[in-house]
Order: sequence, then C-alpha cells, then structure tokens
Amino acid sequence: MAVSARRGAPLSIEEICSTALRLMDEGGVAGLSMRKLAAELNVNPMSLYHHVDSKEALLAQICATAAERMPLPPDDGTPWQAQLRALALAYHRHAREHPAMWTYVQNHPEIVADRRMKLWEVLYRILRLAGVTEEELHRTGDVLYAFVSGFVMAEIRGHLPADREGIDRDFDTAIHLMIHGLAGFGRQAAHPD
Amino acid sequence: MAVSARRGAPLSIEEICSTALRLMDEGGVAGLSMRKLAAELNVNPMSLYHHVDSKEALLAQICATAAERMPLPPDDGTPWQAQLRALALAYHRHAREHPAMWTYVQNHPEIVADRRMKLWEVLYRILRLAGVTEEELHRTGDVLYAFVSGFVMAEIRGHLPADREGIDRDFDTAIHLMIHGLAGFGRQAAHPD
DNA sequence: ACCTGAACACCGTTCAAGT
DNA sequence: ACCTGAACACCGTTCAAGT
Repeated sequence: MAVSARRGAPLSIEEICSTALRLMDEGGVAGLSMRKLAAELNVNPMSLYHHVDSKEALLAQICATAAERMPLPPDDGTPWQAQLRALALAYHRHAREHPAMWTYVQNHPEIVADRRMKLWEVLYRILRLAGVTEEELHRTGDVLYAFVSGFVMAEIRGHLPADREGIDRDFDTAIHLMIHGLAGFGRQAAHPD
Repeated sequence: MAVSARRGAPLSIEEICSTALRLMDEGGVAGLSMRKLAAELNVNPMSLYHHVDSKEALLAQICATAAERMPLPPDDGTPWQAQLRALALAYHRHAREHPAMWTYVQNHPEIVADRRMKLWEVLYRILRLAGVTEEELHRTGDVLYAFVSGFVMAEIRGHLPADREGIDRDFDTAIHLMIHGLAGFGRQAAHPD
C-alpha cells in the first residue's frame, strides 16, 4: 500500500510545519529530526521530501512563518520609549514560547533579513519617532535588533537570574541602556507630549 | 596492535583540544565530529573517550580554554569609553578568528558564566570607571555582554554589511549606543580628564 | 593505563519502484 | 501526483576484548 498509512488528509506543508514547530518547542532543535517528524505524522520519512527540499529548507520556512506571526504592538501614540519597550517585550514573550526556533534564527539571521517583515516596519517607525535619521535607520535597526536578540537569547538560555523579579530587572536595565543610548544619539531626540 | 597506529606521543588532552578547535575553525560546528577528530589524530574514535567524557564535555573544555586565552586590553588609563570600545573590539577580533567556537558559546552561555574569568574582571573594572554602582555591576555586565555578543554574532554571521567600511560604521553605532546608554545611567557618569 | 573492533541506535538523503 | 522500502554514508557512544 502506497496510498496512506495515514488517517484522512494527504499531508500538507502547513501540517508538516506546525508539527515540526511543536516538536522543536517540546524537545529543542535536537528534538526535531526528519524521521521523528515523519513518525509523528504517521508517514514514511521519505514522504516529507515531496513537500520540502531539505531539513534546512523546512527549518527556514518554519522560522519565517512563525516570525511573521509574532504578535506586534500597535502604534498606540505613546512615546517612543514606551513603544520600544513594548516591542522588545513582544519579542521576548514570543522567544519564550518558541525558544528553539528563535535560537535557530539567531544562528541563521538571513531568515529574518527580509525588510518587508512587519517586525522591521514597526522598529523603523519607532526609531523615526526617536529622531533617528533615514540615513542611520537601517544600521541602527540592525544594531538594536542584535542587542535585543542577544539579550533575549541570554535570558531564555538561563544565563541570567531565573526568578521573575531578576528577569524584570535585567529587562529594565537592557531597555534603559537602549533608550538612553538612542536619546544621546546626536540630534535632539523627540520628546512627544 | 593496540599500542599506537600513531606517530610518537600518546595523545594528550591538549592535542585533542587544539586539533578540535582547528577543525571547528575550518569547518564550523558541523565540521567537528568525534570520528573526524580521531581520523585527524590518526587514532581510533574510541580512544578519545579515554581523555574526554563526551563530545559535549570536549566542546565545553575547548570553549572555556579558548575564551580564557582571548587577548584582553590592559588598563591603559584612558577614559572608560575608549576602554569599553577596546574590549568590544578584542572580543570582535577573537570571535572572527573562532566563529564556530563563539557561536557554540552563545548557545551554551554557562561556559562563560565563571565570574573569575579575566573577561569579567576587565568589564567590571571598566563599568566601575563609568560610574556603575556595585549593586548594578553584575546585572549591567550581563546585559552589556549579551548586547556585544549579539552584535558580534550578527556581524560574523553576515547579517550586517560585509564591506570593511560598513562593519566599522555598524561597530561605531553599537559602541555609541552602549556608551550613551551607560552615560545616561543615572548618577553622574565619570568624565575623566 | 591506554587503545581497539564490533555493534547499537540513531541521523539526512538518494534512488528506483510502487499505485 | 504522491508515497514507499531499501540502501548509503554518516553520527555519538557502549562494551568486551586486547596489550
């Protein structure tokens, strides 16, 4: 029988991706193998290759999709400092939900390099609010993203104190550093309200 | 014959570590396997396990040793801003020489958690110069290390522009952000000279 | 004490074959 | 078009055996 050792539906790329992401959430990057994934889907390992070029391509697709779905704070008209904080918190929360996925992204930053991603739109809007010039926008965004991802990774890897209070204080320190760094960034930083 | 398919010496932990680091430098984390390492050393794969508990333990030892050997800038009496910059540059240079090793460290931050490491000594000295209080020292150090490692990783992974000039400007932006972040950190930042 | 070969339980992926 | 089994070239590691 070649038709289906499976239940009903004939294996879609969406089902493959969501199951793979779940395996990563549960068991880390090491917890995802093509063979385990196939077993989880009740399918022959080789069937996966009909929907996906390689494990690497699958991981790239999982990460890009999940990153695109990260909930982002709306433009609520509050000062840029508050909005930057909200954005960093959103990233932090999503990374805590999918630590293995974001670890993989950190090691393969090209996945998140597409400047049409909403993440970049929101960050650029906030940086403009903070008074960053168009010329500096791209560079400043890259550096801040690297800072935040470095911090969030250290945090979810357990490099920083584990108790709720310690995390909050570390987070405050990180945001504080970035905000004052931006404010001292040359031209008058915008002071809304 | 069980005595030696090898040349002369009987396989030391130092030789194992330095060869393994070279393999990582040449072929990335994926370029290091216990079997390739053994082949490189003209030895049976299983012989390695007489000097090392596991691949994970070997990697931890390689990273800890290499991190401890990272050249650090001396206390040259210059302002803390210049010294912070010099420290970040030293880290950047070392990471460029051993990118796979530092990538592994970033994913296993406990390797670099030992506060007796010279890296932390130097960073704490600079932060004290910058006016950071003892109470904030540990936390601020953690956050800055996370920032710098995040930035350096993004850079060596090619997430930032590749040309020499672009890298320099990104580096300037990163240092600028950190310095002004620290300077705005509350109490009067020290202004030497 | 140090090294080895065979074996085990895994990987990702190719390829020819099935319906 | 979609799925499969067998096979290939790899992994890390255990274990009993050699000197």
